[in-house]
Amino acid sequence: MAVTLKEIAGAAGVSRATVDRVLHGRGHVKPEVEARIRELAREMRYQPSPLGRGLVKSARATKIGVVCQFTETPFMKMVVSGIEQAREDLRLMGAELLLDTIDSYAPARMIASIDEMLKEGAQGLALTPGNTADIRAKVREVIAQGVPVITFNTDLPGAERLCYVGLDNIRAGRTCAGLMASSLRGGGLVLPVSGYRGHSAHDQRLSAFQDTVRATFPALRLLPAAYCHDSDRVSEEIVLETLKKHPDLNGVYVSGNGQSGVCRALRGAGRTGKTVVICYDLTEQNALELERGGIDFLIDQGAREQGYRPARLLYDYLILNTPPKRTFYYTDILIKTRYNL
Amino acid sequence: MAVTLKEIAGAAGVSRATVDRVLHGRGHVKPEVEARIRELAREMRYQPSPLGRGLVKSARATKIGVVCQFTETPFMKMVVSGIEQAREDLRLMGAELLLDTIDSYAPARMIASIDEMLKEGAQGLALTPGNTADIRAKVREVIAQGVPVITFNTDLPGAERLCYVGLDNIRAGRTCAGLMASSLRGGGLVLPVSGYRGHSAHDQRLSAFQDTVRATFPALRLLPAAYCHDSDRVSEEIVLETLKKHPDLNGVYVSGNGQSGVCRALRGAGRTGKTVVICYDLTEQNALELERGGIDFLIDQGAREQGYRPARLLYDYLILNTPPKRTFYYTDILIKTRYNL
DNA sequence: TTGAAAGCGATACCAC
DNA sequence: GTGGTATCGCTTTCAA
Repeated sequence: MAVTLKEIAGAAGVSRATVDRVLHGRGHVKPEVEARIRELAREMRYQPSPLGRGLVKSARATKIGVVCQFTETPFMKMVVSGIEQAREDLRLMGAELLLDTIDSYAPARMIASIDEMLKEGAQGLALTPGNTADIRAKVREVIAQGVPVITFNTDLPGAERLCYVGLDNIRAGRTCAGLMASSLRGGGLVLPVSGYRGHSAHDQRLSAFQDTVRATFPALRLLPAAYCHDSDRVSEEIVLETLKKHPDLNGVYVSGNGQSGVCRALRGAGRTGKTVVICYDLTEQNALELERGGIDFLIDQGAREQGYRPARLLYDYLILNTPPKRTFYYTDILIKTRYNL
Repeated sequence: MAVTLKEIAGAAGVSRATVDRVLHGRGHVKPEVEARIRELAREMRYQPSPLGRGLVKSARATKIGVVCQFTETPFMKMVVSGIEQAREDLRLMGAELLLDTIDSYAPARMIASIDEMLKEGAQGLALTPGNTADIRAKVREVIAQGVPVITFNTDLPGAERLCYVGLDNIRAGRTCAGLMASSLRGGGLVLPVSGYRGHSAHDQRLSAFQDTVRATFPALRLLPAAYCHDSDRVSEEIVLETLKKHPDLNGVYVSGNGQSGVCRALRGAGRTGKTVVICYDLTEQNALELERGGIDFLIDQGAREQGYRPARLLYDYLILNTPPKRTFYYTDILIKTRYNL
C-alpha cells in the first residue's frame, strides 16, 4: 500500500489540507511546519495518487485543445485517429479534448483556431504549427499567457513549447541511406525525390540522406534531387524522365509524398523489384505497394503515437503536475518491409 | 462530462447500488428493473470510470504475480526492467505487483514460485512458462481455480491462458529472410546458426527463415543449419569452420544467442562488412556490434514492452473488468540498423 | 430485492 | 495559518 496524504498528515500532526498546501507550494503555512512536512513526505516516499487527483479534477473537466493541420493526407488521417484515441482515454480520466482539424496548410485558420480553443477554455494546446512569423508570434503570446503548448509532427523552432513529439528526420534520412547502401552493395545510381523545397521535414530527410551517402557510401552515385510538390503525377513524370537517360536506375529515395507516382513509373518501365524504392509513411496505399513489391523499405513514423502522445503529455502536465521529461519526444524510426507490416 | 452511475440511477429511479448490481451481473435484481437499467446504460452510452473504480480497489490492493525465467540473459534483464516499470505504474493505480525472477531454466522452481504467488494472494499471474508437462498441468490447475494467467516471451500451447504477449517468431524469421535477400541481391551463400534444437522460438525463427528463402529467394543458397547452444565459443567455432570451406561466405543468420561469437569469427577473418549478419535482440553488446558494423540488421523484440504489457493487461482484466482484446499480443518486429538504434 | 452510507485519495472552499 | 467538510465515480458492506 502506497503512502497517502492522510498518513503524512497523521505523522505530522496536521490536517490533510495543510499537507496539500505545502506540497503545492501554496504558502500560508508556518515555515517550520512546512519544513517538517516536506521532510516527512520525502522520508515516507510520498507519491500522489493519479487516481485520487484525476477523480477530483474530473469534476470541472480540464480541457485540452488539439489543432491539427494537413488533415487531408492519408498520414495525417492516421495521426487524427491517434488523437481520437487520446480523446477517449482522456474522457475516462476525467478530461476533455477539443479537436480542430484543418485540412490544408492555412496559417490564418490556425491562428483563428487557437483563439477559439482558448475561448472555449482550453488549458493546454497541442499543435502542428506552420513555421510562419504570424504563428510564431501567436504561440509565444499563448505561452506567455501561461497556456502550455506542445508541438507535434512539425516543430516550431524558437518557441518555448513544452516539447516536440515527432520524427527525428535527420536520423531517419541517415537510416534510409544505410538501407539503400545495403540493398545496393555493388553500388549504383540513386535518384532522390523530395516534396517541397523549404518544407523542413522534407529538407532534413533529404539532406541527411545525401550527406550520409556522400560521406559513407561512395559506391552510390546520387542524381540531383528532384521536387515533386507531393504530387504523384509530377513524381511519375520525374522518374520517367530519369529512366530515359538512365534506364538502369538502381534506387529512388522519396523523402516526401509522391510515392505512388514513383511506383507507377517504375512498374510501367518494368523496373519493379529491380530499382530499390525507399520512402516514408505507412499509409494504406503504401502498405499495398510494400506487399506488391513496389516499395522495398518504408519508414513508419508511428502516426497514431504522434496524435496520442501530445494530449497525454498535456494531461500529465495539467492534471498530474508532471512536466514532460524531455524536450524532444522522437517517435521510433520503424523500418517496414513487406514482412513486418 | 461523461455519464456516471449516479445519472443512470437517477434516470432509472433506483439507487446506484442497484445499477451496480445489474452492470456486474450480480443478480438479486428484479428482471424488469434489470432490463430497464441495461437499456438505459446502453442508450446513455455509459462507460465506467477507471478512476473511480481504481480508487475503490486500491483499498484492498489487488495483487498481480509475475514470474520470469531465464533472467540471466541480457535480453531478459531488459524484460525485467519493463516489469519494474509496470510495478511502479500499478502502484500508483492502487495495485501491487509481486515479482519472482528465476535466473535459469528451472521448471520445478517455476511451479514452486506459482504456488508461492497464490499463497501471497496473487489474483492473476503473468508467466514465462517452460513447456513441460508439469508446468502445463500446474497452469491448468491455476486457471481452473479462477486465477487468470497471461504468458509472455514464451507461450504455453494448449492452456487456457488469457493471452500471449511476445514476438511472432515466424513473421520475424520471414522478415530476416527478406532482409538477407535484399542485402544479397546478386545471390549468395548463407549460414543459418540456431541456438537449441527444440527451443520453440529458435526453431520457428529458423524454419520460417529457411522456408521463405527456399520459396522466394532461389538466388540464396542455404548451408545446413548449425546449433551453437547459445554459446559464443561454439558459434565462433562454427563460423570459422564454415569459412575454411567457404571463404566467401555471404551471410550468417543467427536465430538464437551466440551473436558475439559469430562477429568475432568474421572480424578475425576480415569478413566484417562483407558477410551480412542478421540476428536478434537489442542487447548492449549487440548494439555495440551494430555500431561497429559487425551486425547489419537486428530484430528487436521490444523487451520492455514484453515485461510491461502483461501486468497491465492483468490489471485491466482484474480491476477494470476489461479482458484482453486479442489472444495474441505480438510485439512489433523492430528492424534495427546502426542508424536507428 | 433494494437502498443508505462509508470510504478510496486528493482537492477546493469556507470557517475559524 | 489551519482544519473541517463536501466532492469526484465507484464499490462494498449492512440493514431493511
